[in-house]
Formats: sequence, structure tokens, C-alpha cells
Amino acid sequence: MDLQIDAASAIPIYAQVVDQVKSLIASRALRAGEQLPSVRELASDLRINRNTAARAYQMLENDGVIETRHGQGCFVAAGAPRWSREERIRRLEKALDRALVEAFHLEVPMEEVPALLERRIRLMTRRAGPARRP
Amino acid sequence: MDLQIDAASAIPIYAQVVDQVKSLIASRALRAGEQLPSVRELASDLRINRNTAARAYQMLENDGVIETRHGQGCFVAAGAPRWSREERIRRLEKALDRALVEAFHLEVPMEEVPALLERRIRLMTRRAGPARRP
Amino acid sequence: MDLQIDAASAIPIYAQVVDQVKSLIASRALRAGEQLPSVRELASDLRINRNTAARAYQMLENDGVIETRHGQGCFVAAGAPRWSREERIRRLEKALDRALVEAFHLEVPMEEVPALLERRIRLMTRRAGPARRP
Amino acid sequence: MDLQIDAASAIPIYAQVVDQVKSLIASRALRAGEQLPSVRELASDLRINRNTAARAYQMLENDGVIETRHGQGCFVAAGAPRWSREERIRRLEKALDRALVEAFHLEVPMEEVPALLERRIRLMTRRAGPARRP
DNA sequence: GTGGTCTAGACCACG
DNA sequence: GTGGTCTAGACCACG
Repeated sequence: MDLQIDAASAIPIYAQVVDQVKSLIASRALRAGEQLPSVRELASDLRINRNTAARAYQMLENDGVIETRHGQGCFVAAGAPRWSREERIRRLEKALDRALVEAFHLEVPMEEVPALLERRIRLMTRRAGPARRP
Repeated sequence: MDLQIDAASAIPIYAQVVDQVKSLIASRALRAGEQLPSVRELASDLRINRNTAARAYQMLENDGVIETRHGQGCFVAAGAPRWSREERIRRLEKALDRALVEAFHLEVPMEEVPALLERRIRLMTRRAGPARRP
Repeated sequence: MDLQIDAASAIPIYAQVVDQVKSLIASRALRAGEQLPSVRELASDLRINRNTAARAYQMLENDGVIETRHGQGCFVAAGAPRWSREERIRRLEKALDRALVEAFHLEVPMEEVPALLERRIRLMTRRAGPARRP
Repeated sequence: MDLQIDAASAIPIYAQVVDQVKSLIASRALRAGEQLPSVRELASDLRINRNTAARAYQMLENDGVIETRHGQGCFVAAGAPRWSREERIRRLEKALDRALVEAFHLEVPMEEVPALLERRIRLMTRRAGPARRP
């Protein structure tokens, strides 16, 4: 499960985990019944505290997004919400807009942003492996 | 000034104010030299504490986005980058990476992101560009 | 960490803390990576409010002088300038101007100031330089 | 009376005025019995509020440094304290040290500081007139 | 244990 | 009227 945590962000780590897992499920990267990494595994993967990871899973369970089966682990719940392609594009556009607002205030010319984005995509896909879901 | 605060959000209230004011400026809904509501006004409008409102304004002043004139109020700054180009690019890359993580989680293929970005840039520059409603 | 706070001073308490911590680091009484007292400890040592102590640390973090590690504490940052060279020179010139105004008011002839500065530089680099007590 | 006010400083304006007038008197740039500019004059010279200027004079009178003669104006008090040359040099060195601490944190190499100082001296004396007290 | 956020309320500085 | 500082105290996030 590929999550990216920003320790310096004003958004608490547990909330970052919750949001990103919800996105993975809502966009069907994670499917109903699929098993999630254990709390310990997640904590060690993300280098966060076990309590923090456990809290994130508890929030997700409270929201009905995942289910805990005692002694077996955590699984994506059957009734977890799904987003349409339109909804997912809309959300991505909001994220891109946030980056553009940042570019404006940092006085980086708009014309330079696409090249920067391409560079970050190359870096990110190289790191994650070129073929994402073969 | 029309801000939407979500008290239940994991994002601190002061950070929500900061982000939204930055967006208003980037979209030129607020322009250089324009006066912002007073700390007290903002606090009572948003039903938040005066200290919280003041904190948001102080963060904005730290970022060089607004200026305080003693006894007069807060105004949108004329701007001129305070950070080194390296630092500014670094900050923008972080924002772009957040958008890319979002794209990954939303299962939007990486190849589609640049086109989406170009579209948002066109929308943003059209709305905010030098010629306003030509 | 030995700080002297003057509650009666016109200089805000948090600013006194910031200035003195910066001086301690510049004189290498505090070195990169070294841990600072916790917010609570500092507050009780100096008999100031926890919020005031936290505010001082936050200013120092904003200036890139210290780093916060969640749940662990605050540490002297390794450093690397965040501001553009122009901005840094501008800030230094302001500090030099303050000293020159002081010289003027103290009726120390301007011609004497450079020699005094050289002496202070020699003293400071001897105390803080790479070879410590050779 | 040549005072320099920094509106963005954390030190209140009235305190800056008080400190600088005390320095002028202590170093004999202003002598016992000498008349100070009126509150209105000072306020308009420094572009500060009349109340602020008045408050500074009141503080100075409370400290016994100046005297108000009703209908005539403000004068340097007879018993105002004087500093020795040693004391004045000591105070200037403190101001220079503050600038050097700033240079350290701004990562401006110590070798560059003297040239910057010379430039500021040239700028400041040119602005104030080459012969200061002919 | 660590730091961060928020509130309520007092008081100051400045216009 | 404006913003800034500080305190006391609650509660949260993180280890």
C-alpha cells in the first residue's frame, strides 16, 4: 500500500493515512474484501508510531470503510463508497489547483510548471517501477 | 471575504484560513494593496477566536503575502519573492508531489495528469491574467 | 540553556528567547543536532507561559534555526539558507544600520566603527571557529 | 534630533524613541538644558503618531531624563546620566555583536561583513551630510 | 513524556 | 478603532 506521509504538514499523520486509504478504496485501487497491511507492517513501512497507525485504522473502521477480523487482520469493507471517474478527476483538479496557487505565491512562472510536473512524474514512476499495474 | 471553515477538519483552522486567503489572492479575488477584514471582524465572521484569526494573519505576513500597518489593518502585499529560487522550486515540487500522490490514489493514470494541469493553468490564467474580462 | 528574560523590557519575551538562542548557536554554545530543553521545561525554567515558550520555538523553526521532531523535542538545525542572497544581505544591512545608529547616538566617530567590527569578528571567530581551543 | 525608527520591529516605537534619546543624552550629543523638538515636530519628523511621541517624552520625563516647562517645551534635565567612553564603546560592541550573530545565521561569510559595513557607512554619512558636527 | 491547537480574557501599543 | 503579547487551561497528536 503506497502512502506518502509528510511529517512537517499541519495535517496530522493519522489523518493523512485515513485520507489516502479512503482515496485508494474509493478509486478501486483497493477492492472490497482485500486485506490491508497489519498495523505493525504499516507503521514500519511508513516509519510512524504503531499507535498512530492503529488510530488511523480505527478511524477507518468507525467510518465503515474497513473491517477488523480478530486474529486475521483488516479488510476493505463490502459497503465502502465508490467514486465515479468524474468525481475522481474533480478531486485531482482540486489538488492541482492547490499546487498552482502555491506556484503563484512562490512567483514561479506558470509556463515553468508543466516541465516541473513532468520531472516529478519521471522521478516518481522511476522510484515506484515503470509498469504500475501490469 | 468569503471563507469556509470546517471546525471538524483535521486541518487546523488557522491553516484553513491561510490556504483560502492565498487562493483568493492567486485568483485575484483579492488584489495587491486591498485591505483585509480586521482580526476582530474575521474572528466574529468565522466564529473563531481572535487569537486564531491573528495567528492566520501572522502566518500570511511571515510568508510575505500580507502586510500589517500599525493601527490601520492588514493589506495584501505587493510581493517580491523572499526565498531563494532553489527554496521556491523545492516548495512547489512538494505541492506537485502531493497532487501526484492524489492522482495515484485516485487511479488517474500519470499520463493524463499533464493535460489536466495544462487545462487548470489555462482556466486560472484566463480568470486571473492581465486582461480581465476582455 | 542559560537565558536571561527581562519581563519589564519593551522587547517581547518570545523575541528575547529567539535572540538569545540565536546568539547561543552563533557562538556555538549550542551546536547543530543538539537538543534544546522542552517547551515545558523552558517555560518553567524561565517562569513564562508554555504558549510563550512554544511561540519562541516556532519562530526559531520558521527561521530555519531549529527543527521539531514530533514527540521527541526540538533540535538545533543543520542549516542551509532559505532566503535569497538579496534578502539575506538586506537583513544583514538592517542589522548593521542599527549598530551605526547606535554608534551615532553614542557619539563614537564613524571612522572608528570598522576597527571595532574587525575586533569583534576576530573575537567571535576565535571563540566559534573550526579549531576550538587549539 | 536624528532618530531612526523601525516600524516593523518587535520593539514598540515609543521605546525606540526613548532608547535613542537616552543614548543621545548619555553620550552628550544632547546636553543639559538643551531644548528637544516639540511633540508635534518629532511626530511629523519621524512620521509617527503624536500620541506615540508624547508617550515617549512622558517616559523620559518619568525617568528624570528630560523636563517639561509648560508653554516652553521639553529640555534635557540637569541630572541626566552620563556614560564614560568605555561604557559607550561597550554598548556599541553589543550592537555590533548582534549584527554578527545575524550574519552567522544568514550564512553571510564573516569576511564579507566589513565591506558591507563600509558601504552602509558611506550611504549613511552621505545622507546625513559628510561633516557631522562641524 | 514530547509539541500543537484553540479558547477566553486581560492588557498594551498605535491612530 | 487597529493589531500584538501574554496567561491559564483544555484537549489533541505523537512516542
